[in-house]
Amino acid sequence: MTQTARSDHRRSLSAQRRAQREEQILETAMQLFAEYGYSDTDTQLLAEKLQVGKGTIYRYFPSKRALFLAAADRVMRLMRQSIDERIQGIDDPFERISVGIRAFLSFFAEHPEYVELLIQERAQFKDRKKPTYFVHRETNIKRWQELYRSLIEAGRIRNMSVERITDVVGKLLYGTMFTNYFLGERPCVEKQVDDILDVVFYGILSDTERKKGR
Amino acid sequence: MTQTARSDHRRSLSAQRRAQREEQILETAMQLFAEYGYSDTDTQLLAEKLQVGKGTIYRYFPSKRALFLAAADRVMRLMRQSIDERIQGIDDPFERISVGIRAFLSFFAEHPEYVELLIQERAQFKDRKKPTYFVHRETNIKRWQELYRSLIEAGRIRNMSVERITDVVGKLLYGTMFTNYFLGERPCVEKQVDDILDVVFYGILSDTERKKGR
DNA sequence: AGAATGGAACTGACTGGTCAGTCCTTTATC
DNA sequence: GATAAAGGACTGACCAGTCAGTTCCATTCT
Repeated sequence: MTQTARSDHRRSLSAQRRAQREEQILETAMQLFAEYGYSDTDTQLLAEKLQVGKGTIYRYFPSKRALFLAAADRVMRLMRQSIDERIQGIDDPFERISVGIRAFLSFFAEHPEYVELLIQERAQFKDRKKPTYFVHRETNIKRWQELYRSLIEAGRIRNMSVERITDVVGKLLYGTMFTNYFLGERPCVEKQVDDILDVVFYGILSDTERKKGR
Repeated sequence: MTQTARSDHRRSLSAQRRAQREEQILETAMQLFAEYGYSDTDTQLLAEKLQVGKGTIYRYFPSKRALFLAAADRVMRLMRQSIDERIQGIDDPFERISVGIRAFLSFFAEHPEYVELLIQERAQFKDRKKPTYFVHRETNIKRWQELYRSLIEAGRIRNMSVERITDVVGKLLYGTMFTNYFLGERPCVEKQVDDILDVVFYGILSDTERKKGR
């Protein structure tokens, strides 16, 4: 009994320590993968940055590949978390949407290295069925669709398929994230959110043309 | 004189032949790069596919890197060309825009391997100042801005910055191209164009909400 | 016409360097 | 002192790029 308890204690201590170390490795690995790209990242260099033997890394992750994929998953977890924090407690659906969009864009604007990781993932692991981003997207998108549906029911958005909306908005955000990263300038997120909401909410047609078309 | 003429003839013949061969190499290289990714593409395999010695490839391109970048440039040339053909002779600006969007999306939907190449480029050559896609984008976007400007002057689009429009539409198209490719199903381009035009032209707000907001 | 020539195009075995992953030794922990 | 963790030298696979040798072909010579 005492024996078991003690060994449990010991195990849990080392498990905690292990988790901590794992997180350290993931964080540093992510930086290196983002900086040098997957294949140009030498595990030797990673070991040196961590001030650890190369063998140690392989005690935590079975292969370079597994290490990378774990880092990519971590990014998406962090994203979800960051957005959740920002929209928590906001009730007005419009407000919720615009804060959500802002949170998404800021997250990646503040962490360009995460975008790089997503690109690296797609470039190196084409065989995987679906990129991490889209695996997470599927779960997340449902929440947004409910939001839009409630706005339609309230008569604040015109009656149209919510899939159509989330599809277009999702693609727009995805494109914006990449464009921002590729063009390299720190974007003004506020302005971008304004642009997006202005176009998507109001459309670009003039009033006269709008009447003609319907 | 005869000498020069004859040697000119020879030179132009061989130049033609050279160009032809170059094109062959680029086409096959593009397929392999798209299938295996940049670093997993062995130049040896490329040589075998071309039924050519490995050294020959290096007579046409100084390095694997240069070969790849030439292939990426080719993709963007082909894109521009394909869109130009489709919008040629169309006068109505709205029609021109919607056909242009359709042409863009079909081009990449029909050639998913081109999308893969653009991803590979970004993943492997992070040091290059700007990805090929954006280099070409800058030239192309001007034409679209003029189109939108004329529509504003004609009172068919509401008075707003044309940069704002092309920015949003450009990002939306970019995101759509990648999403289509990553999700892997052949998209129904017609439906996508409808979705995009519907949202971007009319906006998603209901009439009552629209009045409120202004 | 047919042979000879020279140089361009092509070839593919080889080299040198790189790096993921292993494994035996050393160090820490209890 | 026994066990677990960490270290880092080592190995073997891999592959871009090279280069010495070969083939091809347009032109010139006989």
